[in-house]
Amino acid sequence: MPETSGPTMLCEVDVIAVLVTLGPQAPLVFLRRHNTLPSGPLDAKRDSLQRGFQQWAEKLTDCVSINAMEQLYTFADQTEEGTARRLISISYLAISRDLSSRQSFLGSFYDYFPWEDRRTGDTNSGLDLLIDRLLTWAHPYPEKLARVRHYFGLHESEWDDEKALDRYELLWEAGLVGESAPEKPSPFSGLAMAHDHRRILATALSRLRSKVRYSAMIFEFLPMLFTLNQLQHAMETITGRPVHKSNFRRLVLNQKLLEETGRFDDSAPGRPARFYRFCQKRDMSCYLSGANLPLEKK
Amino acid sequence: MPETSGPTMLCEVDVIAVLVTLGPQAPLVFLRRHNTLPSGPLDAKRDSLQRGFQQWAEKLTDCVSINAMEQLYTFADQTEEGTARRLISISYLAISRDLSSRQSFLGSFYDYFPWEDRRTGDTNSGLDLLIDRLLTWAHPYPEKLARVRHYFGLHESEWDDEKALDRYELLWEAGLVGESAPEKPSPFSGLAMAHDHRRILATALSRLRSKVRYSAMIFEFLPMLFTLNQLQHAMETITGRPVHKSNFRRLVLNQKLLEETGRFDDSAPGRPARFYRFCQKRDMSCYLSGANLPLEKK
DNA sequence: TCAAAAGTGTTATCCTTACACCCATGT
DNA sequence: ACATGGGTGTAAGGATAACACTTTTGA
Repeated sequence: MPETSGPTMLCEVDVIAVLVTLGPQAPLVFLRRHNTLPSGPLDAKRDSLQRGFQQWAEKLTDCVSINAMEQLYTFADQTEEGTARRLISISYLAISRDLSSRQSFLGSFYDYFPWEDRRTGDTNSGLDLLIDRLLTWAHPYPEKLARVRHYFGLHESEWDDEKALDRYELLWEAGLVGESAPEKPSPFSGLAMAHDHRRILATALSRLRSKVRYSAMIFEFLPMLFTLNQLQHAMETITGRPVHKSNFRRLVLNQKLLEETGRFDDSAPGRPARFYRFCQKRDMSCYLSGANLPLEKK
Repeated sequence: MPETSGPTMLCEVDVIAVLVTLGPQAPLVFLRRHNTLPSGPLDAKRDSLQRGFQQWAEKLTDCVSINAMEQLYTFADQTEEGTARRLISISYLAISRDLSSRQSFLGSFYDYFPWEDRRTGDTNSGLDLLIDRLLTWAHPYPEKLARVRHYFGLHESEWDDEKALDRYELLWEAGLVGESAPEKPSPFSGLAMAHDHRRILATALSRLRSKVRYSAMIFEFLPMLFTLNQLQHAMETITGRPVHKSNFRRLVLNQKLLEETGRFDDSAPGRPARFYRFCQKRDMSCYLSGANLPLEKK
């Protein structure tokens, strides 16, 4: 590979889309068919990768508009043996407000990662069983045991919702998800996906949870006008954690990222809630919660 | 691009390396030739991208060991007109402790981004001139003006060292770097690089500055035994900012990430400093400074 | 004994947390 | 009137920032 023009390697290049919208109970992902993310060959246009992806994704969803997108990760498929060529896959994350009409193509993130939903404080027998199996698997190896404890928030460790990818990889390694152990389907280990699509989905979830904290990404999921509780509910749905109401209010309002509209939400029972609008501050510092989303113990 | 096997697109795939080590005054990057990052075609082995990159990078540097690496970004070159094929480039960031022997191939980050070094509080006439030109360029457009103020820490905004990529892109847009305005070289706008390599280098700098804060990446730059001031100096070199000594000490020691060795550093003048060793905590939570690197005003 | 660099404390202040309580609306 | 959800206030505890100060070495 030095400066001499080496043997040029030709690759097939795919784009894989993780198209996300917000459902009432969970973030939802657009699926090509059951348990398969949409993918397609890179098109030959001279556009940038980003613009090419956007056009492709909008065609895919019948011109539903994409509100935000970013590159996730690029990887090389290992499966194709015998061929001289490799398959390169570039994955993208995209957010849309308006996918909700075509329910037939939408899957819930928490059907694929049930352990990632920690909004209810119920003693969740499924999660307990899963952790038991993990501990049994890790027991002989101190290093593995430390990872299980760290990533699943046992003992001294805190549950960190942003570590969704690490948890999936740990479960994969332990043979507790369908992709790594197709013969013994566990309860509570979630739906399996084609190829390594569930790993890509876990990457997307980690990225989402990280970005809603230190950027204004959460507003891409919300309508133009929203109440503080809609905002809180969106954060809870993405992060999978309960949020402390009054402390969250203060945190958000102190950032002066929201603008009061004169309007109120009459649709819900109880006292009507103010509608707010997101306003990019002049200096563009839009940390919604920084590192400190005020959690609610449940 | 639907399920019907569309026209398969073949691409040339390159790997581009940002190989970083710590120099006495600045982070240094390994260069193929003057102002050009090393790159080469993806090799055909069945390895993962990551392992393939590592092997290639180690060969490139005569088997210097890579301490850490991660994927940066994948992009499509726009320049090749007329060809039916596209060139895809996958960039990787890698860190090595031991590049320092081959100085002939090393370039200083701050030669390419002089405005990113804010360690001295000197009234830096070069920076002032650059900001003046930016403001002149942005003046007619409120939105551009807001971005300049935000990313360069003017008025109410704070300088955020992690936003190195945004600053480079702003300067590029304003025609104040050699790549976007080759005819009028400005002082203090840094050395230009081939292709879009300086953008890739800016991506690497932003990533480095972000990761040294919330992960243990900084230790990849340091020898096994180091003093607290070496650690502080490494942080200052990467982030380009002065750090408050005593508050930094306390912050680091409170995390219990360091282990005292009995040894002392006799080489420097003054009172000898304790040598410490990095010890991964059992629960692996290794936030060195989180969001709060204690800065020193200068 | 002085310079140089390591290392320690101490305070004021801000931010987060937890908890309690009041307000406005439909039925 | 009361259930329901919206909305406000406040005091305790903890973390940070700024500053002053002491200790240990070599020259």
